[in-house]
Amino acid sequence: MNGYAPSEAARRSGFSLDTLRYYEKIGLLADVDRTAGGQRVFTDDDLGWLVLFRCLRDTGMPIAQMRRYAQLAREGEHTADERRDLLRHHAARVEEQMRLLQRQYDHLREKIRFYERQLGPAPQE
Amino acid sequence: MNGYAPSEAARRSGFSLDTLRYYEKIGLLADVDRTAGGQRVFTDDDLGWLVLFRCLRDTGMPIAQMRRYAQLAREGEHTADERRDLLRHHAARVEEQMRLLQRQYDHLREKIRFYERQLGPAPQE
DNA sequence: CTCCAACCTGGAGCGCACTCCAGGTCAAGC
DNA sequence: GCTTGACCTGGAGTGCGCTCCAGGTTGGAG
Repeated sequence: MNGYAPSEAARRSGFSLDTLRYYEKIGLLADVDRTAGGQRVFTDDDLGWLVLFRCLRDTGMPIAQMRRYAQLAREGEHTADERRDLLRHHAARVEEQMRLLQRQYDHLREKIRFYERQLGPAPQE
Repeated sequence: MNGYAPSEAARRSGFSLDTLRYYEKIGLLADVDRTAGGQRVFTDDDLGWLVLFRCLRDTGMPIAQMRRYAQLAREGEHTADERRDLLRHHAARVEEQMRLLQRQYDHLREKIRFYERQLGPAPQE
């Protein structure tokens, strides 16, 4: 079970065709296999990478950093420590992001309560 | 305790001077008071709005929507329902965002665990 | 063999949210 | 009164992450 057409890879990864091509163009996704005629054939491995990119992207990692991670992985096993540290560092930022989001969400709910109690449009009007 | 110089408003709100001017220019922040010479004087009320904008921005609300909210507030009390609904709707999107972030964070931690157990670079290579 | 939907390329364009700039004005301290 | 740093304006520029386009090629179905 290996070898997906571009549209299938897009469907499975949730990225658009243009985004898949873009990711390959900028060297985020390693060079994708091609048919004799030059059309892309995505492997399960490619799909695995896309799942990771989605995770990193959704948690706010800039593309430049994802590319760095991908390039380290291509360099081989000796970069494992650096990759782990990169992910740990990112995870710490995500934690901070989650705390901020929770804080601002609480603030938002507080504001909604003012409306629900019909106390008018709340302090800062 | 009212009337802040631009730099003071920037410091208190955490927005840059340029951003404060930008927010006023696009009609997000209502017209700010001026000295006779034309320099801005921010009120506590302006600061209150800025706190709200920071909350909404940090939770991912697009500027266009913040502007809509601000304009409704300026129209008066009869828009309170619409404002409340706008905030509720936004809160629901924030909840979704928090769930996604948590899910991807868990995924990320899982990946980090692979590195920590020295099992190599994990499934998706 | 023909058709046509899916695919290819390089490069331009877009939407967002600022950010910076030039060239000038204001106002507080000496 | 002079200096100087903070401030003003309109408008151009930036960075990110795509997204779209024109013009051409491929390849599976019928």
